[in-house]
Amino acid sequence: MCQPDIELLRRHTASHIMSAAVGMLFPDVKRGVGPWTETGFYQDFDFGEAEVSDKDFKKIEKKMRWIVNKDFKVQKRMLSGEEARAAFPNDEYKLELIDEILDRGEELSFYDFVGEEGRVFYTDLCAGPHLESTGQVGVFKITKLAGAYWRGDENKAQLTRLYGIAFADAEGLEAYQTMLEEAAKRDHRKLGKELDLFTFSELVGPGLPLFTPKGELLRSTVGDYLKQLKESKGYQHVWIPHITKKDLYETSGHWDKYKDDLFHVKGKSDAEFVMKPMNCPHHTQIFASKMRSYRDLPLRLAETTTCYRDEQQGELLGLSRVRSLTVDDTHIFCRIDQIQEEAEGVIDIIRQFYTSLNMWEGDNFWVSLSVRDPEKPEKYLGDPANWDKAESFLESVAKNNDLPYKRIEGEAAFYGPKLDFQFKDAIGREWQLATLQIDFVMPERFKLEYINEEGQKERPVMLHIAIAGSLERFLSVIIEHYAGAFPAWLAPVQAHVLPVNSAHEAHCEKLIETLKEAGARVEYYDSSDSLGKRIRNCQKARVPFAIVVGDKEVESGNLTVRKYGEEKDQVMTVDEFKAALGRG
RNA sequence: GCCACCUUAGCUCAGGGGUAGAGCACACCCAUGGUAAGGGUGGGGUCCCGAGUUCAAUUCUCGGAGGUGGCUCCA
Repeated sequence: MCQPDIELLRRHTASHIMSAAVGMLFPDVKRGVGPWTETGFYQDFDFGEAEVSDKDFKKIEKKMRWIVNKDFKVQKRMLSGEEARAAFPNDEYKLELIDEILDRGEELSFYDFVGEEGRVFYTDLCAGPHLESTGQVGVFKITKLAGAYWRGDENKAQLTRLYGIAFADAEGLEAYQTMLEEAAKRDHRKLGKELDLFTFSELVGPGLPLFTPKGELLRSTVGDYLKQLKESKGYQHVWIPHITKKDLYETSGHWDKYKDDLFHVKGKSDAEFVMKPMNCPHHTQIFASKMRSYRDLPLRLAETTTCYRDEQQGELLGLSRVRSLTVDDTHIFCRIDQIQEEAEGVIDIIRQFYTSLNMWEGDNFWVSLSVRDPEKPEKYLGDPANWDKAESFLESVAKNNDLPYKRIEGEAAFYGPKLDFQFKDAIGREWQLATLQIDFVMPERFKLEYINEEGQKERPVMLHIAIAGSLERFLSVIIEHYAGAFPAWLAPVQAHVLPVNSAHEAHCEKLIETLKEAGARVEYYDSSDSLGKRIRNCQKARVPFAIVVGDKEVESGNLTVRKYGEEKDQVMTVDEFKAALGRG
């Protein structure tokens, strides 16, 4: 194993220092795990009866500083199982870890903080590695406190997790904090308010966003683009109602697994209805509505439509995780030997879509090739031979297209493997947007059939595809990606027209009419504010173009255009301006 | 759902057991302004909701709702 870099060691040792400091203040504390992370470190604690909140951070940090100043040597020591158990007689978490390590046939290593005359100040079970002494840790800070289940299992005890960060010097800490502040400025929830894109109402309910006129323009611009892309590849659009009898999901197999996560609807009859949480079962009924021939395949049914899921409230987050989500869904019904070609076509659309948004860049996303967990075959429905085929189809598609993919075992859906496209938000959290899933189970459940060349009935395969994923989540990611400054083709308002004074009003009106006829989204900004203030407000609202109309423009017929973020004007003809609004 | 924190004007926030504050936004008036805040006046509040303690609660306590950071979940 290669040696982790110094920053990881710093974080890891800082985590032990925090752990030791907490022990000085809370002698009865028990400890879970305490690793480094991509940006910092954490340590899980069981505080027993003691109450701990972020008000305790200062006290803990003070003790940490004391430990750093003492410059304890950090020394590794191997213990036998017996010795290790004796060292932590009352700590059920430590004992569980010790037994587990021994079961794996590995050795038990401990790291000590050693002071003067070899006195051991603190010791913990740990695989290492660490810095040589606590004095090398540098600058640190406890950042947040959260509940975290022991071993990530919600049926087990909930521990208290303290998160921290550590840097070589104060400049490192400062740079990190500046980075967070910059990210906070791009937060889609903040920009959604500032740019007047969407809102929430306590009366409507959590996780149910309301889109304003500008937000809906943004949404429908994305939706129209997707529709156009799909139709150019032979996808046909359909429409389904938003509620269904529960019988549909009993047949699909989703009822048992998800019935508690659905919104239930009661009508006059005894039949139980639910808000649809997905579209695939409905779409199977369109496939099944008439006799299908192999000549009809692949049949590609697309629809951008809203689904409703009763997500746990603690999970909701702005537009990233909502209860009403609009999926740009496609279901392709095809033969097994058509999967690969169809999948290639899907990747084409995904690539084209994200490339035109400048998001198709290696460090901005990665692809999860989500396959079965080989240890838990019982979790997956369908013929293992088909699974093998599907997984290898997806892998070869990922390879052929040079996708930055990782094979992740255990992440497959219960009905089939998938390619999930994960994109980052402003603070590096990853969100699944595009997805391509293979499904052998649903055609079986709904007994879907087509007639093959020999006149025999055969079962199709189903592909589930989403390009943007949920439009709500997609918008959250692109709002942060562009920090609200959308390219002109996407911007809800593409230009403001500013008369220098009220004498230029009539000319502005004519200009706006001409531009609107060409499909441009332009608004008039009257002269009740000073010109300087209007320019400033256009920049604040991230409007791509501000067009200033004064005597010069009235006379020449040209446009004086101030582009968003630029400090100089550009003079152009009306036709040149129209061209600047396109997708380019 | 679980753990911690937060909730004062449309927005961003200050304040504090005894008549509620600012800036921006909004309305009206003046100014007709050539490129990142022109000037004046004014309206705006169930201090998230409910209960308790108190002579008195926006402020303290408890409960609830909503939000934030995590955990769990994610068809």
